[in-house]
Amino acid sequence: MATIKDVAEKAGVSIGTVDRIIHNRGRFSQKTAKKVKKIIHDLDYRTNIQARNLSLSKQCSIAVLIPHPDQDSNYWQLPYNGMRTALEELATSHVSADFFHFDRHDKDTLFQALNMMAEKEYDAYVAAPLIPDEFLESYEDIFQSKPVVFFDTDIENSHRLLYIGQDSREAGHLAAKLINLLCHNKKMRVLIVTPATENDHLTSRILGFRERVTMEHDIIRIPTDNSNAVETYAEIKDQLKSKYQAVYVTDSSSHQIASLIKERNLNSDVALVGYDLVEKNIEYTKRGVIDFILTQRPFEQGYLSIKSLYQKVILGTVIQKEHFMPIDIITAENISCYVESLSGKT
Amino acid sequence: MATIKDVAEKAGVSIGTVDRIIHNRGRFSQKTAKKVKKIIHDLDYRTNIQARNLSLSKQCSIAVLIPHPDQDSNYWQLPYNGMRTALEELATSHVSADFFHFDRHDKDTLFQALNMMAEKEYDAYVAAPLIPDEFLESYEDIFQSKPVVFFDTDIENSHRLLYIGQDSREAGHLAAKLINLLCHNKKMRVLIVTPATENDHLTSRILGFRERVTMEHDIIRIPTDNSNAVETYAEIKDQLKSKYQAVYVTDSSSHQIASLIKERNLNSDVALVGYDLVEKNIEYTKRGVIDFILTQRPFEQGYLSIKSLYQKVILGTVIQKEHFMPIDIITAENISCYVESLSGKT
DNA sequence: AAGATATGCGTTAACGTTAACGCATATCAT
DNA sequence: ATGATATGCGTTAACGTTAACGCATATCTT
Repeated sequence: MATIKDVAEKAGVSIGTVDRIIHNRGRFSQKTAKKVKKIIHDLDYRTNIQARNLSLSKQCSIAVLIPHPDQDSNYWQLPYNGMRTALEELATSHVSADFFHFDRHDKDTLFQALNMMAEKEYDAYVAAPLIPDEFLESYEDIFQSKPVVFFDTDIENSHRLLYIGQDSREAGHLAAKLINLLCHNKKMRVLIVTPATENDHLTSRILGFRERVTMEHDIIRIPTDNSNAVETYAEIKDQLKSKYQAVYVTDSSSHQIASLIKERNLNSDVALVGYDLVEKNIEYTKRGVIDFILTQRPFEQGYLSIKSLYQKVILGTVIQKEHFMPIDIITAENISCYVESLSGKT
Repeated sequence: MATIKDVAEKAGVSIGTVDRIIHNRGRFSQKTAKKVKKIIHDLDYRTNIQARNLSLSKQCSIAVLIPHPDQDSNYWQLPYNGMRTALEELATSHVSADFFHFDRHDKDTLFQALNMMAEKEYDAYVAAPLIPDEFLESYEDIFQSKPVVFFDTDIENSHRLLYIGQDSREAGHLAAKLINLLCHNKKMRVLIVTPATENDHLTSRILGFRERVTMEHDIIRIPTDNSNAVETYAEIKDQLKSKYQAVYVTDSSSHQIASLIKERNLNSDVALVGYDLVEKNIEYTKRGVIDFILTQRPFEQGYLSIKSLYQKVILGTVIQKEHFMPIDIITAENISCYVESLSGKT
């Protein structure tokens, strides 16, 4: 691989001139520029990123704003692990991050987190803007013109650098397809179990599901304020098998339904499709109580959030505006490899 | 992030001494070693890989031995693309590769490729050892003690550095599960379509499938020497729908069956499950003619093959001996994101 | 006791890139 | 004509790490 020195020698100029031409920093004649550019092309010269980083020694401090890792059945642990892995890899490239957590059902905790975050200025931001309106209030003030990556949830017209996420409607379609397949006998109904607190993803997952499901369905909303979730589950338990042949859970809590099915010994009779490969869901999927788990690679979402900011801020790469993760279908027969690769990357 | 200079200053020694202690190159006293190691730990010093690479400027020339990219319905294009992407990323890290291709159904072409490869000595090797016995003949001579990555197919007891691949039996189990689900009416039979030329993967995929499938099944072998494949397909076409409710294709050629189904207008009546997201399969999957495609991330297999050798040879990382890829389930509802990410990587 | 070897350590060029700096000419304004 | 600015280019320190080299002492040979 040719170096800048090779180019300079072949062009009969100094590396300074070549550098100025490459970065268009002025102070060169069009004549030499043309000559140098031709040689760059001929030698297939590409700048050595390692040397570039070393020389620039750019910093990138990142503030990360996400829910507490243990919320949603420890779902947030997964992107968190992805971010930590990326930060580990990039530690010597001067990428570092501070984490700020909030309770996704409590707006006050979001404001607190935002205030704490505002105390210091960061070079870039990663956020899961689960409470969009409250986010937007502080958006201009805190995030300013710094690069911002949203993951999990997007905010339109927010001048964010990148959104990393999922196509929730497709995920709903897919769940419907699987439920349809699982229920050969379509006389009974399917129950949609979803958190009482609405959000875009859940709405889209339900919408997509309804568009494709061939069975009649009911919907039940689980209280998220810890009030009487227990009674709601008890209610579901009563109606399992007698009324419902299938259950579709729109968030990561399908293990709750799985445990009800287990209690009733209804294993193979009730079809169960849910989301997210959190620990509690893994066991039930291995045993076939949960028939299918859909995931959108949360580990990779976290990993990519950090890595993208590195590319933007340190390397100066132009990056795409959106990155949709594939929807993986996980079931007893293929879960092992997904679980193995859950913690590590590359 | 602390540098070696920081460590040296804090320990009151020179960076040379610190370096010798870190790499255990002798010429230091146990006393200073202890002090320096403590400081390294306290400061959480980690060596800057970029600077390390720059300084070492190690080379890694790789020889890659794989079938022609257009074999198996262009399947081999996929890992090939993964390798090219990795090589692109690592070009300035002094990683380069030469490619040697062979016809997977013609042993002579393998010997030719091996001979060409032997003309030059490489720092490392990547191979898809699809014809294991012939591979082993040349193994000792050519590969010697250099690091070797096998992907797609493994050879036991071969002192390879790493195997990147798939669990074919699980892939068979999974296919059986999907076929079972697709065929509510289990009165008819399922047809297993497989190439006449045996190999480990195909055998395992069939074995796994048979272990789990609940329907009666027949097997038909497609000639691979281009002799009378056309007649064999014609035979299948005659029996579609009248005799078979489902078809399981063990390699990447399910588009062949899909086109037969299309010709007969049997879309939704015949269940079709196959492997590999090659171009011809994509269109039929989008249209729902192919119900499910299973893949084992061939792009990533190629990408990781090169990247692993880089880690081993250039970075000196200790790497694992085996890497099994997840088996992805792809269907009309989730294919779009998989196709998008097919060509590019991070 | 004189030379040989071993031990412990510091210094430095090199890897490839960047960007500040300096030095000539050339062109401008007044 | 004289100073001011612009143009075109070369030189160089710095980024962090590595490994060769050199220089003292110390310990061993015979």
